[in-house]
Amino acid sequence: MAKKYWLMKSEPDVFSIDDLSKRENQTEHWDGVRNYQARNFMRDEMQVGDIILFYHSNCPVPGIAGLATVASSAYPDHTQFDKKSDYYDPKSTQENPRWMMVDVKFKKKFANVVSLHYLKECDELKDMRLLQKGNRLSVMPVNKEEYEFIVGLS
DNA sequence: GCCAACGTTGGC
DNA sequence: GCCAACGTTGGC
Repeated sequence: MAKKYWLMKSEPDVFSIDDLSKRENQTEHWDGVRNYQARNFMRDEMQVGDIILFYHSNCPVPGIAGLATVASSAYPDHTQFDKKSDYYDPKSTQENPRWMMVDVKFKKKFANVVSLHYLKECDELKDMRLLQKGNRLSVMPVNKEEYEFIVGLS
């Protein structure tokens, strides 16, 4: 199957591109997704080797901070079973887990964050899902042209 | 901290 | 199945 491109959001105060680069094998599981559409992208469409735009949200300069790759297929997110976790979901069961995650591996950090502000200025990206009004998805597809354009900006 | 936009929940 | 109430996201 052809390689796909994705954008995944993370709050850098919680987990940044630098944090990912420092993890063992520069790989970490992407826990905490609690939105069905985002889960479905991870569960149904992500393939090992797909490329991820790593987006920093909820911070002074929101934007794309670097690249990662999908390092596993989807498997149950263990935090849904952990009563002490913020991500605990009492309605999920081991037999029928509701939430899934993938592993992601660091690829590169951009020299400068490609800011949301800048992305909005680009005609080439006017149809990008990230930039659509009211978009709140934390995992979303990016098309090849958008991906290549953004990498060209970094 | 504000608030628009959106998703989820649950009563009916 | 409808929809009001509520919770969350995330830019600003």
